[in-house]
Amino acid sequence: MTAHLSFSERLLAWFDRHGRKDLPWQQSATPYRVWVSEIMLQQTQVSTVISYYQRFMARFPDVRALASAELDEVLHLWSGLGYYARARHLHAAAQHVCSVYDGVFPTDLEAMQTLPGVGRSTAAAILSLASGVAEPILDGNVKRVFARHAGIDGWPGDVAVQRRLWALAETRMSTTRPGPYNQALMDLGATLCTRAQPRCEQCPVRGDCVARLGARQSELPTPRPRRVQPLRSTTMLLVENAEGRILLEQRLPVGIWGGLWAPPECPPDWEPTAFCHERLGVVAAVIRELPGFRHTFSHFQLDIRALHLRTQGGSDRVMEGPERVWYNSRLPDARGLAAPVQRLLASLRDEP
DNA sequence: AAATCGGGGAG
DNA sequence: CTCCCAGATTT
Repeated sequence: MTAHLSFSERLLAWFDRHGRKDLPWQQSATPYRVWVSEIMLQQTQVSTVISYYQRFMARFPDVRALASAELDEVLHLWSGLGYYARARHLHAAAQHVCSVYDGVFPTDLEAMQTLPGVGRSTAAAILSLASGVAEPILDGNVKRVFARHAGIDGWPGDVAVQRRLWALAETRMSTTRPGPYNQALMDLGATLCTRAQPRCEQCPVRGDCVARLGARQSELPTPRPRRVQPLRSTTMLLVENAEGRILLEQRLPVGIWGGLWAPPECPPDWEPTAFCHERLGVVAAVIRELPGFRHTFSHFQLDIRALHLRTQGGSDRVMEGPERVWYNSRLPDARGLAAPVQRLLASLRDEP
């Protein structure tokens, strides 16, 4: 009976009944108000954005108010949202609109994208939601909806996949009600076609959704390829003195565990005891090797090998160099220890 | 603990 | 071009 309704017709009918039409930026949806909301929504979900948005609008009611503000104040109102480069772009773009476009937002897609922080999708959202221009959007929610409904395989970040998604976005664009259609797409992705546990029973386009028909909702969109994590390795020297304390040194402020305290690392081409003597000034002998383990960072993995050493002949004066302490792990103080270091210290405590 | 999100900037 | 990043939140 409803088999002949198009994608956009079904979506719009659902939107008219269930879509959100009372969000702050939907009231008197000017390009300025929509733009600010879109930038905030790129990084944060609706429920969090609302209060930030209202404070922001109360202070900067129009683009001229924003353009003439101090960046510091803009950042202050952004505090807690994260992605502070976007607040800087927002401020710069406001000044751009005032100086180049005399305070009036551009009305075509190309010009809109000259604003810092505004790419194709954000430009299209502003034009369609505020001015009813029929330009398709493609944010994360919409990519998920299309990838599932049309059964588009492949990671959406991949150029070829992105091209297919944009093509689909163009062909499905509603020319009769562009604004509500784009809002409906975003609402569908945010409320029903969610990343985990989508509520397909309530979806207006479930009838011809490729993912649902193939029970592939959880596989689409294809997740980002797990990049092969580089594997590094290190040997940590747990040097224990006569009082049962462990030598820790403060790491350089840059790089992993910057500024945190950790046992000295033995370079691969050094004998551990020689390294202790010549680089740390400590005479120590290896007692045993502790069980090694693998620690996963966001961008690499680290195989950690740990040697337990004991100082010889009361040697516990250390050389100049990085900040070093003999640390009593039974009486932990306030210094920062990386998780793997805590784990190593704990294993020494439990099994000395 | 891992994935995420649209655009900018580096390589 | 292609790759990588921000950074708080969600799962």
